[in-house]
Amino acid sequence: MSQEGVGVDLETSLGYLLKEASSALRAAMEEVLRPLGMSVTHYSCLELLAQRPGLSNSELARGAFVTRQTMNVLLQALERDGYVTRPAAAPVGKALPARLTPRGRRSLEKASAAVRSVEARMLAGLTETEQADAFRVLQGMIRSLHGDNGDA
Amino acid sequence: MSQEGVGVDLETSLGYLLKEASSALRAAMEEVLRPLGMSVTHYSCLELLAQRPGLSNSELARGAFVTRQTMNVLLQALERDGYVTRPAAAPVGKALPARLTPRGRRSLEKASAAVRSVEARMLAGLTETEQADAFRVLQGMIRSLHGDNGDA
DNA sequence: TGACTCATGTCAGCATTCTGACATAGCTTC
DNA sequence: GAAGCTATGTCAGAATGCTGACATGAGTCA
Repeated sequence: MSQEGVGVDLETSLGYLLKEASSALRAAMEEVLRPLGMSVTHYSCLELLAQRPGLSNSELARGAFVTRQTMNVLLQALERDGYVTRPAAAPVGKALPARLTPRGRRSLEKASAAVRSVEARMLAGLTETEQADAFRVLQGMIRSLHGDNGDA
Repeated sequence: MSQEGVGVDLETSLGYLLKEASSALRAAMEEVLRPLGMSVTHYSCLELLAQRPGLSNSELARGAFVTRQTMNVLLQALERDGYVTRPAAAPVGKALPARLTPRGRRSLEKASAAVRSVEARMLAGLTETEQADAFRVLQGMIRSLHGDNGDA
């Protein structure tokens, strides 16, 4: 420990800083979700369904940044435990639109409040301008990483 | 797919955007590291050791944002394969200072270049000012999440 | 000195996520 | 209509990371 000054450019790397921030956010979310018996991916799935009812398994996977296989495992557990329902047959194609049950909605309430408080704490030290800056630079990073060059 | 307009405030959540950016960065890193037979944590460990020789297992774990148990497994594999060396006995306490072998340093070279190119791509669309903004707001988020209130 | 606290390294078991693979549904193109 | 392509849901196995637990070394304090 305590070898300050030796550090090289990990301290100046925006990639490293991004990972650090994301890690801190995830840890803070896990901390408040654990007492509710809910993991971050678990919460993400319920929140996505609350805001966009009828999302399919694959769409939920993309929204929660996991593979569709991973989301499938979670979704089957949530369905088994009565938080989510899916029709037995697909109304169109193979995609099964998922929806929250009243139980799922109830379970999400406390979790959603807890997560919002974490996000509020994260932004507490930032001015409105800085939050707008954050929004813009993060979107810029995402665009660049996805290969969007910005030209028409 | 294609249900634009239904989205609620996931689109405006800085926490969600942070997770999305981090996920995109990780995916881009995995993409360039995979041909080199290296995972992100694997690379992180070697890079940390290159920049700060003599870090212990626990310190490496903190630097790579994993538990010390996880880093221990990785470190034993790296040691077994000759990328890293640790003394048999601790010079002080229990901490074993780890160092890269020439082979480890050689293995890191290509990976480091690849990762730097990813980071460069991520920042390509941002002005110098925006990069400075990014640095400031990310540090602010980390501070807030860790409970630092900023007062003396 | 002895008790207490803290950090570390490590083993074991479990949870989570991923990659690989397959079958099926819809769309496009010929 | 048939072929080809893409997206989806799902099963199986492997990789990865985490929690729990234990022993050890160092510092603190009575």
